[in-house]
Amino acid sequence: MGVHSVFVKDAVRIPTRRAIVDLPDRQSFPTLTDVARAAGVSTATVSRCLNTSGKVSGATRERVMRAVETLGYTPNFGARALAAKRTFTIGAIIPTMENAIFARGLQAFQETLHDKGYTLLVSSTAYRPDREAEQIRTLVARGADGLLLIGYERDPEIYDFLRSRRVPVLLAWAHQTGNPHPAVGFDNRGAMAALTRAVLAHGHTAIAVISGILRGNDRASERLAGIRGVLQENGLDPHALPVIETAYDIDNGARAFATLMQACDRPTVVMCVNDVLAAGAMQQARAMGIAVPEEVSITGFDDIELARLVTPQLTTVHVPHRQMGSLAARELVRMVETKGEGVSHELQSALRLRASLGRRG
Amino acid sequence: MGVHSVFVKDAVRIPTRRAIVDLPDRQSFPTLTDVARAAGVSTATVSRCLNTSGKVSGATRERVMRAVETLGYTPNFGARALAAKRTFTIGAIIPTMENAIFARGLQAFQETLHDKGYTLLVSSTAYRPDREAEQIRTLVARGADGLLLIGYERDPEIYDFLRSRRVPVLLAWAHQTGNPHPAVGFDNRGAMAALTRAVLAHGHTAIAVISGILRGNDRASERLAGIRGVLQENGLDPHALPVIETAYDIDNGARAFATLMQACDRPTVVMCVNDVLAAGAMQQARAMGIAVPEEVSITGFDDIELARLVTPQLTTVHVPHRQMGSLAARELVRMVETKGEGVSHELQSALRLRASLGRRG
DNA sequence: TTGTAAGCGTTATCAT
DNA sequence: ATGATAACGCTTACAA
Repeated sequence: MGVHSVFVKDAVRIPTRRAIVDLPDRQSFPTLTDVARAAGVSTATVSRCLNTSGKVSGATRERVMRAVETLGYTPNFGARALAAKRTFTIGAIIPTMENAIFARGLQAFQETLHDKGYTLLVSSTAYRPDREAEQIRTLVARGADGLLLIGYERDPEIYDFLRSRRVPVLLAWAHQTGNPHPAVGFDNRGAMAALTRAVLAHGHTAIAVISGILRGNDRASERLAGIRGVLQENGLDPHALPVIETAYDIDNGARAFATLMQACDRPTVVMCVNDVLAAGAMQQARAMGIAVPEEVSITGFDDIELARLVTPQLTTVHVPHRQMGSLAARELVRMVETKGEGVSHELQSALRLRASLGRRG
Repeated sequence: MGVHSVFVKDAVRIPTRRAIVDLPDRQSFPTLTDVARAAGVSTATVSRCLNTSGKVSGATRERVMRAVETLGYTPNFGARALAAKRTFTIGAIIPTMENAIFARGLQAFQETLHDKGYTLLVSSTAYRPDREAEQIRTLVARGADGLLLIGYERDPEIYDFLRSRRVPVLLAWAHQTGNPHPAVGFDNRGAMAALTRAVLAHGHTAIAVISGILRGNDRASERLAGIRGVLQENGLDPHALPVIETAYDIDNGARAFATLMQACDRPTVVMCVNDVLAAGAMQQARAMGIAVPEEVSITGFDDIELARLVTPQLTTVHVPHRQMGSLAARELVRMVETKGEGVSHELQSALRLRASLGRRG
């Protein structure tokens, strides 16, 4: 069975998991043939009217379009996919729809896609790599013309599979200079490094981190690496950094914060790998009667709306999600339509210094 | 052209908007025929292995599955859709992915769908009815086996179209007793009425409302009607109620709040039609130095995470979004598979009284 | 249990 | 500019 076993094994079972159920005769609708007959032309001509611009005389086109309208004709997607080997469908697989950062980026992604005549197919993985592999197969089997995936890190055999199926893939939410994979994103490590420098500049040295699960999540691990790198730069021991790793979720952020504050030496600042965890930390701080930023500072990452709604407002890193989604859509469509290689785009993130980060010393 | 003109007119243009682009020969993959040959059986047998449970002898099935694996066969979606007239795809059209309430419900919807072997196709309309009509056509053209739509209110010709195409449709996020359309949701009016009673019980009589755009949004208008109804019940004039109608969005909530508070008689409570608007109102209150709830109370609707993150925490109505999504998935699949009529389910919402609502008088 | 073969509704190649 | 017609890959009677 070799290396690919797990991945390939149920490649076919996914889309066929359940028996086809009897579907009481769904009435059938006008087809190309009906339109052709009504317009007194061949099906080829009708198809041309619908798909290509020139190639058909004005009079004929007129007649055909009238027939289309009268009959209420709608093209059959399956037949079209079968014949054209094209679906005008783009798949996107994201960790979750519940975090605003993906929701917002995806919204922009789908709007741009829609403008270009493509439909978006979305699924989410709950941050589970096995689920992602499964979703990728499903979307490919459904004939997605291209795929948007989040981040770089995944099993190489997934990339092999994708390459073998010749499906254009664009990565988003991350950008690593030098990595050959086409991606539209930003430098997670650099952004977090910049934030860490700001934290140090505020006089903090006792830093603790609340991180998302690192395994399979390069955005999280890059951000953590950004913090560690700056500590090292400044002669602090990156290995002494307390890090709590937990699933992205408000309650987990709260719990992690509680744990950190119960330790014997409390940190003076808690850096969270995203705003959701930071919001949880803030909530817990209030619950424990710990003043932010007087007793402890808290920082986030992403700059979702939450960041400005909590009190005090959250110091964080702003990421241009909408721009990223929209640019990714344009780039991916380009890749699909030109069969081109895909160009990476690095977007800029920006520090947002707000009241949750205070001065120390 | 008659009544249906606008709707029917470009029924065919949508999915074919752009010319088919040359797609350099995408390599071709093993087909059913290849598998059949490799396993030494007919294509029919392979198909049966993949789709039906009994009907094939153990030995044969074994051989076929081995062939499938070795070849790395994946069924062709278009061909399958064409032959079976089934896609195992469910479409959902929501106003926006950016509001957590839809994101969360949709996440649950898709998870349940996935468990049942269906794929979810999502699009969003930005609360624009014309966009919704367009998306509905697109999804139907793509062979969605069923559709999930939000709320009841839409152009009757859309319902006609859907009926004529025999596409099962389930509504969500709303439930109106007596309305024959199958829906999984809750009583928006009743829920808001309950909240309003609580507000009155806190001694408020000077109420103002920040509402979403009412046109085409029955959830919003039902909620508003809930408030008005209770005012009337209590001998207050529902027509004297100040209402600001604005798009769902934090900044709009803030602006609307500012307007209300600049009026000569300030309300003692601002009821917002959802939590997002309420969060904006809270933000603005802080910016204007208006104490909540001492000077003015604020209420929301939905109980998204935001509600507990803001200070003071938001009094709101809790809606079981995940349960709604999951139940909707089960019901819609049932409708699709049984060609059944669709059963409505009313879920219960619940008051969440928190600090943003204070006592007056 | 298995095989044969007729569609399914398009697109696209080749003629004309 | 238009028309015939052969794919496209699968499902499903109907036969054996």
